[in-house]
Parts: sequence; structure tokens; C-alpha cells
Amino acid sequence: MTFQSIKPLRKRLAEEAYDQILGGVLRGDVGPEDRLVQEKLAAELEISRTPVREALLRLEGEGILETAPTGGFRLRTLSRDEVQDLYEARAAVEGQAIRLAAVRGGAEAGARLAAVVREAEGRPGRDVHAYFEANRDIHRAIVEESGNRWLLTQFDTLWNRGVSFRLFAAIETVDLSRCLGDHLTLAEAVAAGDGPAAQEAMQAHVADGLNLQVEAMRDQWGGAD
Amino acid sequence: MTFQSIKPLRKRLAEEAYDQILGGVLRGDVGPEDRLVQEKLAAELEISRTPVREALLRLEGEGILETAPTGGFRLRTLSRDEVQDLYEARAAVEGQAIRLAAVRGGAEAGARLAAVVREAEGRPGRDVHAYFEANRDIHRAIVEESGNRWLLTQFDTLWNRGVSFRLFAAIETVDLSRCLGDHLTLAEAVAAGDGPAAQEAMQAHVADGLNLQVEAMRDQWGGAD
DNA sequence: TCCCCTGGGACTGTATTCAGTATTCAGTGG
DNA sequence: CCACTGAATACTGAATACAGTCCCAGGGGA
Repeated sequence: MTFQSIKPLRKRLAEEAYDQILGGVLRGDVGPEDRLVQEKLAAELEISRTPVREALLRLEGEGILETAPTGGFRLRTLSRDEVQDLYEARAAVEGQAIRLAAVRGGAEAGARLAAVVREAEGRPGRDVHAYFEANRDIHRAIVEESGNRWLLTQFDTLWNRGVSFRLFAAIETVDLSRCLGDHLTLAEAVAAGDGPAAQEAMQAHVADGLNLQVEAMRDQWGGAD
Repeated sequence: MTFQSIKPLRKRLAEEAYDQILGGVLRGDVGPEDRLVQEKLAAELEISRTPVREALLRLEGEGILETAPTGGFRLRTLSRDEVQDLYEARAAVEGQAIRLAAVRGGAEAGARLAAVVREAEGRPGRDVHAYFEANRDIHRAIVEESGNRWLLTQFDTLWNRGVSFRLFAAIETVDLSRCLGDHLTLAEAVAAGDGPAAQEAMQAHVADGLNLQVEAMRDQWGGAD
């Protein structure tokens, strides 16, 4: 007598709601001017307000949403200063991560990362979206090699904040491939096992990313903000 | 004709519950074996389960609580590896923070920090608790000097995680003053304006803290865990 | 005596209801 | 036509009600 399990189909509704909403934000379905209202969302997801509310509050805590003055939540937009803060935080997390990866993982970790870089950068799609996908995979792989869970969750949170702010839409206009070669250099630094050097390289790499970003934002928004 | 604002008298109940619970954890009123049950807490705080639940979930998200297998929440205890992860994350955040403080704040920031260090370390109480209070104030001041909000919130979260795990109770048995002199050195590094050097100094300082910690844990727990 | 298995208690997760507050808008007096 | 008022509206936060899960103890049968 054998039956299939039908249970774990469903995790907590609140979590599912979180995934849905975050997914919408990351996909860009939720624009900066959209208002997310508990009742509306609940109706759309066909659940009650309670789990929706929980999901929204969590997103707010992660800095992705903020409460709109008129009620409801909306995307949290970032000032130029905050974008810089974000990149600096990334530099902190990823710099430490690569340092640990280098010290602990050494040559093997370097080889693994080099493989990831080659795979990601060799993918067929050459549009902006594909590029950012690849970029994310590479950076995340580095943080994974650190073996430190908290750094990884911090990385994910920071990355989501960036994506949700459509940071990457802004970057569309500038030369993306400019920093592509860096990634292999990073992998080599890990392979060499020199922690501080790898950390410096990563700090520089992220700083480059920031410059690219600022440049793109200037192009897009003009001098304002 | 002037009137005073009477607005913000009362923040959200959930937030108040959060403060209460976190406070209890930090003060040590909540032991590692206590179970936090929504209904009980709600009764004690004389509010309904809804805001209590919100507070507990937030604490869980911050890694301070975890759901107990038998129901309810309890303190999240850390394995030795996780303690190390925590310190490494601190090194990431505080290392980057001091680097920024040095680059941006330079001499003035260094002077401000030196003043904080002297004040904190010159306080009357010489017991363990006072020491940790002072230590926290110093480290937090450094992160504040970075001017980066996200680094600061990350610092607070990481610090609370450490405190709630009674990390510091463990350290009671070892020589605390060993790393006291470091703090002035850190302030000097900021004053010198050499970012990378300051960062390295902080990384080393935090690593020292980890060693102290591990030592204390070994004394206290023996080889286990 | 030991093992099922069954019923109840303890909790949580979700839905629903209630209450309060801010915002908008229509109406009215100047 | 403008300024103000008061009511309707649109939301949220909190309380309460409901449903389901998990564990455990206690009883009946082998």
C-alpha cells in the first residue's frame, strides 16, 4: 500500500506571499509608482490580509518597501547617497567573503570560481538581463565559497535591494563588458590564497561597479537627486 | 498662538512588544531554555497575539530567536562555527566602516573617536557588564563615523545576536583588558586617514576578539559543541 | 507487560471582525 | 470663486474567532 505525500505542497501562506511579492518586484512588475495595498493584494492572491501583511512588513524590514504616505506600501527608492551606501555595504560583505574564500578554499576554490565565471560569461544571451544574471551568479558563488552563512544572507538582501530599485535599468546605457575581465582576476586572487589581496581586489571591483552606476544615473536622471 | 504636537505618543504595539522582548533577551531575563509562547507573552503584555506574533517573527528573522520544535520560540544558540561566522561578519562590517571613517573623516573623526574611547574606558564601573557596554559604545561610534546607515543597522543586528547568545557571559573568565589598548590604536588609524590600514587593524582586532571568545568557550563548555 | 491508538491539550497559522485614523471630496457660507 | 467644515472613504493596526497540527498521556487489547 503506497500513497504519495501531498503535504509539503504548501509552506506558510505568508512565505508564499513574500515570494510572490518579491518576485513581482524583482521582475519589475511592480513599478516605483505602484501602491501595494494589503486588501488588494490579499484579494489578488486569494488569501486573507494577515499573511499578506506579514510579507509586506518583512519586505519593509529588508528595506525593499516603505510605507507610502497615503497608505499602502511602495518601492523604496534610493537617493544617490543611499546607492553609494549600498555598494559600500556590498564591498564589505563581498570583500570579507572573498578573503575567507581565498584563505580557506585556496586553489580548489579558485578553480571552482573560475569555472563558474567561464560558464556564466559564456552563456548565449548577450542582453542586459542575461549579463546581470551572470554577474549575480558569479558574485554569489564567491560569497558561497566563504562558507559563512550570514555573509550569504546579507549578500542576498543587499542584492535584492539593488535589483528592486531597478538599479540595473539605469546601467543599460553604459558599457557593461568593461568589468567583465575582472571576474577571472578575482578567481585567480582566490586561487593564490592571499586573503588581503583578494579583498582589495574585490573592494576595487565593487567600487568600479559603483562608478559605473553613478555614471549611468547621471546620464539617466541628469543632475538631480 | 502656538500649540504643542501631541502626536507620536504611542508607537505601534508590535514595536513596543519587540522592544520588550528584545530587552528581556538582552538583559538575560530570557534564558536559553525558556520557551516564548505567543499566548503567554500576549497575556503578560496585556495585548493580543497579533502584535506579539509580529515581534517574534521579526526577532526570528534577525536570527535571535528560532522556533522550538515543541512549539513556541526560544533563543537561537550558536555552534562554535556560527560564533566564528558572526565574528567574521562583524569584521566585514566594522572593517569597511572604519575604512570609510578614515578616508572620509580623517583627523577630526579620529579625534572624536579617541574622545569616545577615553570616555568609555574611563567610566567608573569595572565589572564585566560595564566593560561590554563601553566596548559596544566604542565600536558603534566607529561605525557611526562611516556615515553609512546600512552598515550601522547591520552592526546593531550582529551585535544583538551576539549579546542575546550570552556570548559575553562566556568571556567573563578571560582577561578582558587585554585588547583595551587596541581601541586607541584604531582611533589613531582613523586619524591617519589610511583606509586600508585601518581596515586591517580592525580585522585584526575583531579576530582577537574571536580568539578570546573561543578560548572562553573552551574553558566553559569543554571540548563539546 | 508492552504496544497501538485514540482523545485531549497546547500551539500555531489564517480568517474575520472591530476600531481608529488619515485623506478626499462635496457642500455651504462668505 | 474661495475657504472652511463635516461626512464618506480608504487604509491600517489590533482583537477575536476558527481550523489544523503535533505531541503526549492514558486505556484497551495482544
